[in-house]
Amino acid sequence: MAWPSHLPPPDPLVVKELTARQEELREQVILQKPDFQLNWLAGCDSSFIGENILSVFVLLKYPELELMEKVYHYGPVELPYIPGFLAFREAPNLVKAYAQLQQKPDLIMVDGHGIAHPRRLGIASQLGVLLNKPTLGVAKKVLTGKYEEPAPVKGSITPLTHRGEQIGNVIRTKDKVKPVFVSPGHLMDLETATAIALKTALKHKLPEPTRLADHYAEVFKAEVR
DNA sequence: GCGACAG
DNA sequence: ATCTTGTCGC
Repeated sequence: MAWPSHLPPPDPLVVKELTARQEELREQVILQKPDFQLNWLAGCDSSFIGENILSVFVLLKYPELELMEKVYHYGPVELPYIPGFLAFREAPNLVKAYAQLQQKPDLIMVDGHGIAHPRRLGIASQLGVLLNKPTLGVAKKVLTGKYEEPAPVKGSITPLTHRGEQIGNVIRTKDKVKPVFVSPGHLMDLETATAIALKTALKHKLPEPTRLADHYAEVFKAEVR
């Protein structure tokens, strides 16, 4: 994968190492209908302040979607952003924030793709393997694949395909608002991921877990300054 | 060969 | 992600 001209060229040696690590992790990904009883649903998000990264986790009761916990971890970031390798930059710190949750969730909604990735290991899948926890990804922009624009009415769905296989769904979570891209991360299947993303999308484009994690990232950001 | 590229 | 102004609509 080449890289966008507006980004600094990554070290070929680093990319080689990360690609190898990605392959190891990808082999551990399990895509199947989860057997859990969904009672606790988490959302997470990352934001940056100079050389530091703020990683946030929110815990919601399901299906009420009532906010129960909000935690964060703040520390230095190790790697630059490289398209296709987002998880190596954000996952380590998300794991540290996750450790602070008193009640561990049954499922985690991640801001980014699951298997809708060039090598089928987006940040949602990688984080799921690292935590051995079911995950699904909800991204605002496509990374890989082709799709038809879903109808402008909330609930419309269109498949996201890549190399002959369906890797996710493009779903309209709000009338006349740009759709989001949903894909299973780990210990999850596309049908369930899609249903949960739609069911937790209330009055906004982003489903509640992701939207609240996003919101508290801003709140905590003001706190750490 | 020319673009495109999660956060 | 972050930097940024005004503007449109519920």
